[in-house]
Amino acid sequence: MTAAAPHTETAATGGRTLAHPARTEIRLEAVLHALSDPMRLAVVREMAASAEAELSCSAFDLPVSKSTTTHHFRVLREAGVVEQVYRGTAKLNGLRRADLDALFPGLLDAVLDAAARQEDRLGDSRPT
Amino acid sequence: MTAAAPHTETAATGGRTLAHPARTEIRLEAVLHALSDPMRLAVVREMAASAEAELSCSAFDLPVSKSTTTHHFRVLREAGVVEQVYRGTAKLNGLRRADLDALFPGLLDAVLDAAARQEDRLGDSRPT
DNA sequence: ACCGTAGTACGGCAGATGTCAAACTACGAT
DNA sequence: ATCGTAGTTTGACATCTGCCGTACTACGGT
Repeated sequence: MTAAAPHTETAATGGRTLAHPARTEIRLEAVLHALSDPMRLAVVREMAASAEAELSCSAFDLPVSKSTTTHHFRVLREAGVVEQVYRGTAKLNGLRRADLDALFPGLLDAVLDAAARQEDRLGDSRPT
Repeated sequence: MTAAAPHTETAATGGRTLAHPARTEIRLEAVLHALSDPMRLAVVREMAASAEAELSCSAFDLPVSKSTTTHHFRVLREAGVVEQVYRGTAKLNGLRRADLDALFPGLLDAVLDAAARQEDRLGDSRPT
């Protein structure tokens, strides 16, 4: 092959493809660790609450720089919590609910519920 | 009083007393973080599985030094996951089930169940 | 009084983590 | 072809984390 093209992907969904752990490779400790960061937990909660199946990274307005955002999304992806696909110039993020529920039934819901209760309890609700 | 005695505690249960977060001070992120370490998760699982309400630190034979063990138990205590009381020369550890269940219903059980499933799935069972 | 056992505190070390800014790549639109 | 938007990469930095060994304290038993 003469200088392989830089984007020989399926291109159906977009262009580049990201590496994700297979369902069987998802580790509980990694998931818990991924969810133990306030920023990432907030992201996951927002994804779970959203009607959309997939949200672009920029749909969340996190109080950190772009590079930090990239970093957090990678942690979530590598832990197997979210799935990411490129779609044009954006990168869409989706919760891997099916995989998580299959591996750890009730865990994600328990965490989401716990987060909601805590926010409620602490009056964490930020204005507007 | 001339030179306050070094052990003016209740002494009913033992002597010294440890600082624990009150139920309302327990933070979900801290709990998840505490549980995201394999060593600590194992400890919590063992406590949950045990018939005893409280186990001494030395009841667990962790593959790490004493200081590291102390460190892990402190993380668990400060996160509000375990309760520790001195009893003579030993320090007894108990899961704060009631507090955790009240704050985050189903969370602890979901994590314990997830851990059991993962162990099962990966054949993590160490011999003897 | 003395010793042994259980655990703590201190200091150190290597590696992970959260954060940023700046430079870069990929894609869509003009 | 050019530009802007979205996200990545790199390198840096401070902090945290897990780990250790050694020295220390607290308690119970002899």
